[in-house]
Amino acid sequence: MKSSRKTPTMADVAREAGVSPMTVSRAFKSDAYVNDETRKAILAAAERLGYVMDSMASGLSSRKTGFVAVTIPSVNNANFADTIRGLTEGLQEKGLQVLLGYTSYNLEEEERLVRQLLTRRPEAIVVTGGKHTEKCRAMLENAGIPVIETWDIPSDPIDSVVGFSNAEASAMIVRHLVSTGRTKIAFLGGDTSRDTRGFDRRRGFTRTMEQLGFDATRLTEAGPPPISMREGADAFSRLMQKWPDTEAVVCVSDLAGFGALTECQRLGIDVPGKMAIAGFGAYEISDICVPPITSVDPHCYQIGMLSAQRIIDLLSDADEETTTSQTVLEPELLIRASTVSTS
Amino acid sequence: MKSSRKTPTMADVAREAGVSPMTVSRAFKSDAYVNDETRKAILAAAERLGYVMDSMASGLSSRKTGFVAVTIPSVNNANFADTIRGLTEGLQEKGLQVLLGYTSYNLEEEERLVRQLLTRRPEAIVVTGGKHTEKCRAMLENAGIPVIETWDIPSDPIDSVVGFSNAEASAMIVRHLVSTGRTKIAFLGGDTSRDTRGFDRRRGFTRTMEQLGFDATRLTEAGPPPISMREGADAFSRLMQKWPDTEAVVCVSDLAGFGALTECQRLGIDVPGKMAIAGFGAYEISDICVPPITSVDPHCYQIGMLSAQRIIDLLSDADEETTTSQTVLEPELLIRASTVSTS
DNA sequence: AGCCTTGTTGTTATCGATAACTCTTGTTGC
DNA sequence: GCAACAAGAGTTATCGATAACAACAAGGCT
Repeated sequence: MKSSRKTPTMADVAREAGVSPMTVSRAFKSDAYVNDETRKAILAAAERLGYVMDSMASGLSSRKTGFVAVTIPSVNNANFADTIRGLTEGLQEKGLQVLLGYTSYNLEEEERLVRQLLTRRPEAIVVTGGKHTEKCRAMLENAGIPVIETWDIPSDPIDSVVGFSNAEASAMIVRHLVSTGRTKIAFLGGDTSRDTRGFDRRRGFTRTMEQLGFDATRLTEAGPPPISMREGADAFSRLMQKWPDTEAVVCVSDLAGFGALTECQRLGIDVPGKMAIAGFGAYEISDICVPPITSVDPHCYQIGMLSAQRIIDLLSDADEETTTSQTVLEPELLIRASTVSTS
Repeated sequence: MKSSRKTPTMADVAREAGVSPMTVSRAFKSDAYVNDETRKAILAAAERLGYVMDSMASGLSSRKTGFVAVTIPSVNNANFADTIRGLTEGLQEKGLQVLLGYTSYNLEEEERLVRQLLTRRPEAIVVTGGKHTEKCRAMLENAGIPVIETWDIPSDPIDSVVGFSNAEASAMIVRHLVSTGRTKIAFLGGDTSRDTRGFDRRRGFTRTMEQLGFDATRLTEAGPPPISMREGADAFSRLMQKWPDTEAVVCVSDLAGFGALTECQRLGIDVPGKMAIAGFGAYEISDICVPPITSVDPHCYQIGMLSAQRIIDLLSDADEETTTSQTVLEPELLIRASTVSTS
């Protein structure tokens, strides 16, 4: 904050370079007609003055802010962080910048956040999940920009979707566990409807268990999201008190799964001998812990990348008839030593 | 993207409510003189039209964008995520919004990012670390806004600082390990100068070891940041091959520390009996793994909160003479079972 | 020669909101 | 009874950039 003199404007650069402001404006966009030497002189003048473009003014005039708004439930989550990375990198080449906000797994907070983000006039908006408050949904529908719902497959999508079936992810795990001969299987987490994705995973669990004719009532709550490792461990402890003969546990995330694993270590329960543990999210921890935990990889980075791609497509042929599209990713089951013996 | 009609403006709301645009503008800021009934009518009109304010235009006119730019090395890091949470929450009440970007631990990337962020005319900027390219530093100095450097204590700060001594964090750990009778202590990670904070931790290690008269040469590289659990495990493995009699290892982060712990489990090395492990960052994993890992808590959330506070102070009395201030936090040593026997 | 095209630059109006000012009307204080 | 002031609303100019159009030179084509 040392220099308190006013920030130079394009007009200042124009004066310094002896051209009109419009020419300066052109010099800063690579595609426009500007003589090479003129451009060089202008960029030199800008450099001398320490000029930095004002994207806000530019956006107002051109009606293109260069923002893509993104909401995620939590910043402190490696899965969502990967999606953000995919988005940021996918949008970079088009000069689009991610404007991020988090909802703390709260739909009211999402509504507030979406309103705030829309005041920035983003060119597109990416939201996590397919469930929103009524007002929030209305705002998204009327925003007049591409809307992408991710990490889910909403039954009644607003616009485009880049997601996967959380229920199917659970189903894959259940079928795998059953194939290893286990039938007394419990589910840990995903109890509240705040984390709709966790809730879907739980529903996928009960549905699949019922379809296969097994007891689908071993459900343990672990508190509101985000569910920490500690909460996973505590929930597992309660689970074992209530149903001591449980043979396997499907956890709403790898973090809860790892918590369960540590509890097994403390209780002296052999994994996978006495207890199989499966998680979700393909977090690094699930791959490196001892034993590594069977998990499902939802391809978080891909979700971001594909969303970015979709946005770029939608923005480029904005005139053409836009058919709302669904991109459905296939989660990948990663079978690891926590559910199969490594002998 | 269903409705393609133009987004309503303040003038539309004014027409709908039968007042002038200026009155609408006033109605949206709580402090201005507007008759209660007029305001109610205006807000109702806005609601009817689905009007959402254009912050970009507002910012251009009032010269207050409501943005605070923030750069962090990586989004996928619980420590920085906590700092972001602290910032976001601290700034919320003043209506300031965090505009986030990540540098991938790369100073050139930081320069590019800072330039991009400054085009959004933030009212303040928070950067992680005290090392920047020359151009980046110049941009920050000339931006004419408060600059806060965090997570570090630069020798030549640009403006304000909210940080802690990474070197001292290592020193605390070394002194603790020595107090438990160990002297053959190694350091894992922090090798490149890309992660300057990790590098500082390593320097703090060597300096303290030398001061105490012990061998400070057991340094193992773990590749460029961010260092994963896997890389921590691999580095630990190499470490044990090179110096098999090592009694303790100080890791650049808890993630690397946990990697080392898993390697001990695989190799059958008893922790803390044969090997003590210490990390950094107070990540949840260090608290819940078996045994829990001794760590240092840098109070990430506090860093964000205090930075937000500092920004609010600087923005409120912008006229007054601003003395550049340093806020130095005291990292907290968390002694856990990975370095002390729990008998 | 006259016309069209391409390259290069300038002029004017405008994006959507707000600062600063003006203008009323009603109220308070002495 | 009148200055002084607060409340409430309107008018005008402006923030910093760009779209759209205009202007003009140089060169190619018919």
